[in-house]
Amino acid sequence: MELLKVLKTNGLKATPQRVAVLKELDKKTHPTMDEMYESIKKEHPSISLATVYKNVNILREHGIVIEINVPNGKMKYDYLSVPHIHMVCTECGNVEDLDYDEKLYNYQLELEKRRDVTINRLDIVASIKDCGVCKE
Amino acid sequence: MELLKVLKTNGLKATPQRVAVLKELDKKTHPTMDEMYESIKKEHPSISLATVYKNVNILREHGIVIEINVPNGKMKYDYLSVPHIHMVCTECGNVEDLDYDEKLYNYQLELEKRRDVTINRLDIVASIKDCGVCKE
DNA sequence: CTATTTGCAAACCCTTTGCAAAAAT
DNA sequence: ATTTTTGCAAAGGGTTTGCAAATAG
Repeated sequence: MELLKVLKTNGLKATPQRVAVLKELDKKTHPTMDEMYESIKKEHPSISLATVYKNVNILREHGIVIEINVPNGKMKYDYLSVPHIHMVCTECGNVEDLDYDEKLYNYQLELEKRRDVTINRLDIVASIKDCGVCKE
Repeated sequence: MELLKVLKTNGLKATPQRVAVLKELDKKTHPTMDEMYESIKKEHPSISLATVYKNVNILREHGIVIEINVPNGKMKYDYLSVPHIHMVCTECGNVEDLDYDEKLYNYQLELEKRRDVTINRLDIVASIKDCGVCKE
């Protein structure tokens, strides 16, 4: 779905700042708040960091974007236009998209059965030897 | 391995504060920094929060304890005397221990092959419907 | 005796909040 | 015209740091 329509569907006003935030999140770079802020400032020099925070949080409350906890204090965010999972490196915080596959789905079913819960979505946080971005 | 020996093996002095911190982490409650602080204060009223932070970080640097990112800002910690994984609820931050089983191990192997990496350990961060602790 | 560790307070992020002005519908 | 959103500055919460005094080995 196109981004403007996503906002309208959720009863959110399409301000230039908000659209810019959602566009950043649509880039699949899993940006942090200040990465979005720095990037958006190039086109909207007057945007404030607080506006980025407020918009991301509103989008999160509407279930439009999700947050990804990374082990260095800075939260990352993602617009899940297509469902997928993340593999997060505990050493450098790098986030990699992974498609849902059968093995993972089997494991999720196993997990749901064992704990008698329903899992909406999941991410893997892993200590990886030579994750490709960091050297651990 | 007994806790005192763990410290000695790593060349760390066994101060009462440090031993108390490691004991807290051995309780399998995945405590936050201030939970450890509040608990230890009962026996060591003069301990400072900074000492808890410093000790946990030293233990982490030595690979003795690991941190668990939870989605509410407060980091949790664990002493992995026996290797296991955590299932973290994105809504309430509850951490549940899970044994390594075959299905998970198969999935990990799949993940390692696909990305050509070696995974030392992993946790699952999941958005869970009715996780048992929170109501989502 | 020496190197490490403690405790305190201040400093440091990152994130949230309050509010008046501006903008979207 | 009404409601939401913006931007600023201040406040908040968790974590780290500097340093002198205390302590473990």
